[in-house]
Amino acid sequence: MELAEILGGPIVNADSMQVYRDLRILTARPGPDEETAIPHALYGYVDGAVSYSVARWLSDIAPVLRSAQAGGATPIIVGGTGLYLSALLEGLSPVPPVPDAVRTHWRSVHTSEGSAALHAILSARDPVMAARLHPSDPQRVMRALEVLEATGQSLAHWQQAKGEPLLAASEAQRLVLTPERETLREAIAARFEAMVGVGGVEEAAALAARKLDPNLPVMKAIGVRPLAAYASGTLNKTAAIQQAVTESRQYAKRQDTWFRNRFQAWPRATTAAGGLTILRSAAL
RNA sequence: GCCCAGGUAGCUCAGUUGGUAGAGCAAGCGACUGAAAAUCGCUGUGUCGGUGGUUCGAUUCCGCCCCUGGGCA
Repeated sequence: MELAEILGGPIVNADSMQVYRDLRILTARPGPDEETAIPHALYGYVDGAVSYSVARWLSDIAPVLRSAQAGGATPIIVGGTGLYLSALLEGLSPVPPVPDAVRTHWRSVHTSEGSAALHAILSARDPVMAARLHPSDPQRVMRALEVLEATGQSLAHWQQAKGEPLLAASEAQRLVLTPERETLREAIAARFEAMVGVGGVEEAAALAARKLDPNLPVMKAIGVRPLAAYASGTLNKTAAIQQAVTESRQYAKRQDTWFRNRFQAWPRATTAAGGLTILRSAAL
């Protein structure tokens, strides 16, 4: 917010879960006060019934960046989804879209036959991808199968072609905020308690009441399952909170791994104030 | 006070016909191209409650003690 006031640019979401309308509290989305003070983009504008994706995010952020540039404003892109940031700055290979029917088919094969069988099918049809993928990783195996079926070409073929980055790394000032692990753990626990205090349970219950496909991304947002279970009486409150906090910590660990290894060149700061100092001293 | 069941990894537990032990979860590390708050891979964890005894050797068998849970008084 402070940086946005200095730069006059919009705050743009780079978080795969904050795009969903259904989850304001549980994804810690900016509130009305923030959105009134500073323009925000790509927050809370997608229905939970939609299966969002990196590709969709790239196409959504493109016009936001263009209009900011046209107006001479510097956008501040914030979020924790490493894949989205990598795709933005490194590009995404141009893989043709896969029809829903094809996607649904492979998901149902996975449900009925299991991961190993799926991988066996891939081995027969696309040995290159099969060798790259672990048999117990159904998500990637299904992706390889659906792309092969939809395009007649291996996913390996498509991924050989590097996509054009929407934003060159040289045009962007990057920054990773990396609080100490212990500080982060305490903050995670405190934040989740606070979410429950301001209606997190009701939000999870409302989403559960929609009876959407449990495999949809929104349904996998941290806290949704345990809090919905608590709301329906199948899990006690303490256990529900503990489970969500544990999942948050594990997620934070995965983010840390991504940032540490994929964003090695990015400057880092342990606090927001430190980060602001770095950004202010950069040529913006 | 007596009887019974337990005390093994951070947690819940398994196991060793006596040769110092292993699962799940948690944790740590890693991978990551249209589900990514997702989906996966790898890796430890230890005075086996304490103390004596028997034994070449005890976490394992025996005695005593301590702790926890249940029952009887």
